[in-house]
Amino acid sequence: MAKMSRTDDFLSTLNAQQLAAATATERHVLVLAGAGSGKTRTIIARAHHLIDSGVSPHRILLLSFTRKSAREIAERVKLSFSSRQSEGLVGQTFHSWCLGLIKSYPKIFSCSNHTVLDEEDRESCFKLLCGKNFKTKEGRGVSAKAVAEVYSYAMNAQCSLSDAMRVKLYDNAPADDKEVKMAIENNRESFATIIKKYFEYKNERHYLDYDDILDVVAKCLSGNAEAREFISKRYDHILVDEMQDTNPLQYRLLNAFQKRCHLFCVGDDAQSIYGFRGADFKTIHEFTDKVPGSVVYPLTMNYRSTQEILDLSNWLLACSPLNYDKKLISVRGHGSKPEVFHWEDEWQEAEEVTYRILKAVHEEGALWADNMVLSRSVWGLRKIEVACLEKEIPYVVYGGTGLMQSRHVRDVASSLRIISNYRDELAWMRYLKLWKGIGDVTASKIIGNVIMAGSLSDSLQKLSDMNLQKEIAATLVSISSMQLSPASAIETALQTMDARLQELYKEEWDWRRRDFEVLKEVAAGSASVGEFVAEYVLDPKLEITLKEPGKDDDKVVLTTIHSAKGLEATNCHIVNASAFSYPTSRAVLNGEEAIEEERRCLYVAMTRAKDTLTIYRSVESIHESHYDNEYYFLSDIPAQLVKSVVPAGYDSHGDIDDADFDGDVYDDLLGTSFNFN
DNA sequence: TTGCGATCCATTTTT
DNA sequence: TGGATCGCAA
Repeated sequence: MAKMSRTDDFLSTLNAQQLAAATATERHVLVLAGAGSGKTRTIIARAHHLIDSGVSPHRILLLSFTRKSAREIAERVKLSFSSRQSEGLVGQTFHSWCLGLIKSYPKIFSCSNHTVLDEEDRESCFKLLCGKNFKTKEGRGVSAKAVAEVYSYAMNAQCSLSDAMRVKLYDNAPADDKEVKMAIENNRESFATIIKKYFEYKNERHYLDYDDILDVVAKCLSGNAEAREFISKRYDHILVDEMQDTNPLQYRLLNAFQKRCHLFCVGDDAQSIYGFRGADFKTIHEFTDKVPGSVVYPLTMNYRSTQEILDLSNWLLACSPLNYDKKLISVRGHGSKPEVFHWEDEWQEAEEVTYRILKAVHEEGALWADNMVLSRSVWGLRKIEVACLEKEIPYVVYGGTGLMQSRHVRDVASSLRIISNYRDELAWMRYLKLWKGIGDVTASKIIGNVIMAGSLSDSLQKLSDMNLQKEIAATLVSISSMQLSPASAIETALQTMDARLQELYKEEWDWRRRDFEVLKEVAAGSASVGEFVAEYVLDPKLEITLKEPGKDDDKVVLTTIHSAKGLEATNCHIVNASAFSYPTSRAVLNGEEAIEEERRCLYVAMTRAKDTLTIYRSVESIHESHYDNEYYFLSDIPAQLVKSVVPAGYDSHGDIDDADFDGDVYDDLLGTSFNFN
């Protein structure tokens, strides 16, 4: 009885559309949800509803795009029950899910003891395989990074090598462009050769890169009926969040489950911003055609923002040549109009953003966490960070390269990688080169020796036998006995390597070393070094800001738009919204698809705001000053949609047109210099 | 061969 | 801004 009434309470908080979707009985469901329409609530309600109708939590697969949101959804489902009814429900990303499958059934996927390569590792591989001067036949130099990108795009978009080259190397030129076609034709072979070598390289060393993790599973499940049957009978329901960001590779994966399982996918075509990774929001439009027995449920009421904020967002989408057919209507009603500021440069922008945040907190009683700053790039957040530090505003940054990608962490982690897979050549390379007197050549020699060993202890023995500085082998030997306690392995490695790291990082070592406290805390949650290594590769962000005792986590959120998915805040500040950023010149070069993705980016940013939305734009960098962006999304906002605010002393007529970017005003700016020390 | 210093370069977004 | 890369000296 108690259980029932609890459920009824929970479901009764949904509106009619959400309720219909959450309790839908059709075989497959696509929920088309506008921004702020309670997408997450609905997916949570769905899980709750399923569990309540007797589905075992173990038989529900909850997939999301980022770990953070996956975890959050699972947590909130658990909170919606009073008892431990939902025990066992976990939220995963596509990657962590597939890796889990591979680990559980190494025979089925014929993969065991593999090390996962992150982006940087993959790039190193390609660097090795491309050689020093990899060039196209036309003599154009191609970086290893570019080759890696082409390869990855082909995987994720499940397209041909030629197509991937056209998109990534030739600015998405039209498919019938004769010149480009020729160039691709000429070079496809050499690309294919390198990629083939890359496959062999990975195979020999037991490596899987990000894309392999999905590909191995997708290949096996689509090609092997027996395996498909075996794996898919583990689940009854698959719930997918952020469906619009699903790329063809991931879609192929889901497809294998269509026959046995119920799919429940939630997404918004207007929020698709992962095209660069092969995501194509059109898969959402084709969902009902591709998935027989599926039905679409729309969610159209917006609970987050005031109508003024939605009016501006709606206007932005309506300007698009694509027909999104979206018009968000606010349940909350009216509020204040969005403001657009125009500043001379980003430092002033940062000044104003932080000023307004301080004002909101001190005069309007807002929490720090009620304020969010959104930027197109991590780079754009840096100046805000500086301003926050200066004014002692507590903040946290989402997005961009995290702790795990920083040099010093990778340095220490390389020792852990070695003891979890002693054949990990890349880890050996990094680890050995760390020490004094060892460069590429010596390191390669040593690796040639130790990697041929039959086991970890053999290879460490071989290393000890060589006449090297004793810490080199000692570090590895001492942590090799700590396979089951990753935190102490880190601590030990840190201790033996400390002197050398200090020598390398000099005065920076003081603050760099502090990161390891966080790392150890994270590692303590893993059962073994191997598990920790795998986890950290898949979750390079680790937004775990170490909770300092006494300090709560009421902080201003600084985030890239891509990381802001699913976030919201009372006051939102979109910085860097200049003509060069929305869309970027790069996108303009890449044509309409890219430009429209930029538009969706801005749309996602705008629709994060609950009460106030402030957009900042400024004259930006020197290189782009003469760049005349006819596509600029914000060049003619209808006056009635915003409160236009222009800084004092700036001669403007309400709307800022391109003329302001040239001439005297701009010359004055060049003379201005700032010092942040 | 290594390691340091100087110069040039380019600069989205994420698992 | 830092980063990667190149050249040169030890």
